[in-house]
Amino acid sequence: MALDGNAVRSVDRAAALLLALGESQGEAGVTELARRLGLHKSTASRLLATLQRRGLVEQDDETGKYRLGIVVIRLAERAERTLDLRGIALPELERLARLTHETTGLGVVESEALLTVAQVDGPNLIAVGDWTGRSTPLHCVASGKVLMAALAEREVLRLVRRGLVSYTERTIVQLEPLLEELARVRRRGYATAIGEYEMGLNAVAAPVHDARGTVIAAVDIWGPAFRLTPRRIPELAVQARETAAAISVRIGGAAA
Amino acid sequence: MALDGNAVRSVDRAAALLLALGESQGEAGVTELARRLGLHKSTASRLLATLQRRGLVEQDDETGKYRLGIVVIRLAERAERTLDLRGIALPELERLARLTHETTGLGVVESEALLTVAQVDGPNLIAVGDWTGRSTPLHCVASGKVLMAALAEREVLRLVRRGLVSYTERTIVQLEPLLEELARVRRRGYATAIGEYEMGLNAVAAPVHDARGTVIAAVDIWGPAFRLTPRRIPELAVQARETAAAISVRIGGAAA
DNA sequence: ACCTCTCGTCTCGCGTGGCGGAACCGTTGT
DNA sequence: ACAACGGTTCCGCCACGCGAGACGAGAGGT
Repeated sequence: MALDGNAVRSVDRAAALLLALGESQGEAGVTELARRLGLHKSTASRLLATLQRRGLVEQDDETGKYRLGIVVIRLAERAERTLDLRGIALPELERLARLTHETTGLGVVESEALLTVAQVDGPNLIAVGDWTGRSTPLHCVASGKVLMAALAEREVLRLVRRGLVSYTERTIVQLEPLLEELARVRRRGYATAIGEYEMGLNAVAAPVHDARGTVIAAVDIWGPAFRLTPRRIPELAVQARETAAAISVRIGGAAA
Repeated sequence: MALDGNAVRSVDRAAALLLALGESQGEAGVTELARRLGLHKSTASRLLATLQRRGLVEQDDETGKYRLGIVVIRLAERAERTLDLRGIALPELERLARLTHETTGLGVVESEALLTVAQVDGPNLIAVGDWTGRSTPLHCVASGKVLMAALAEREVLRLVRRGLVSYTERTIVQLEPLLEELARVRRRGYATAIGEYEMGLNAVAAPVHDARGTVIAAVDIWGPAFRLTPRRIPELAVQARETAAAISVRIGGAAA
């Protein structure tokens, strides 16, 4: 076998066809694909027909050429939830924690709340507890506001209508101030939270983008107010954005 | 062979594994997948290893279970551009044109402008010309505003800073009014344009969503002001939204 | 309208590559 | 320590996929 030991040849070829179809934008013909991969055109035709049966590729009725199928898109949607975001993000979060000496984390939206999927504690031994796997409301934490700022406005309205719990006197619970805050987050590219969930607890967060520019997660830095002072926030915001961008790149996304 | 005549067995099985991995959210084990598809576990293992080689699936280092890989996501991004949006949308646009007796169209964002990818003229023979393949600025047409409303705010700021051309006295060229208009579009789920590009030309538009809820295109209805009167707009907006939702469903998206 | 060039699919016999039984590890749980 | 379980690897047999070539359908040139 041309490739390493234990690959199934036909499957490997089929996968190569799939990838080649992805690279050639638009459609591609059997003959062209076969030539590009060094296959016999009858082989390519047979493999493509098999993929088509499962909807991974589709064929243009008029030209007979092939293109990627809809189910690829549906698969990708599943893949994103499944993807090992945690494993990819951890090294970057560790770097960020070392750099800032604070606790860093990564969160995603899960059933209308912020789910922390990874956390790295800073060297300062102020116990903060492990939030991995736990959920908090979106409106009162920095990462939550980053993710909320990427939702459709209709979603935000729905959440507000359902009621926002007030945790401290600084928690934003009214619609108008919240919309203004989210607009500010979008404009600046990062969010802050100054004692909005718990007095004395501050945070900064920045968005992680996928290949299409959609926000899929948020990187945050948080710590006690006496260390994470307002004057440090601009600097921390830059670092959070850099880390978020690095993670974006590693999952195949645009850093934008 | 169990399936129809001319499929490549191993490829078909590999494709089935891929789909099965998509259906089981999160990861899935070799044994479980093999049982679900009626395969021998050694076969499943071999096929999965082959898919992994191409990055279509990845394997968790700790548990040994498999999940969908990153390249699926990258493929899907290509697939969306490749996808036969036009072919899928056309029948729906035709229905809409028959229903409303107006001209209907479908547009996407292409290099920061609105690209019309499909158009169906209504039965009323007021010549409007074929816009297929042509581009217009985003800020002054209904579909453009729908698509703009889905952009990151930073993008909108960049466009405004670059300058918005004023075509009529109704064209929105200032930042603040534009942001308010886009917020209105998001809230209502549709956009209008009343003589903002050309006096006497009105339009309504609604967003088409993909599987992840991201806005990828806009359906519009447009016509001369004397027919497309303000009082007809609510009714047309509903129809535009229904058509957009129908297209969303047909490309595997959520109607939301 | 003709021929010709190209492209995708189908047929078919050959021989190799994939299948599945079973053995082999590494982990987990009791 | 043992058993149970899940993923990988080995190996021999035979079916299954491969590739040469034929076939039919368009497209385009003269």
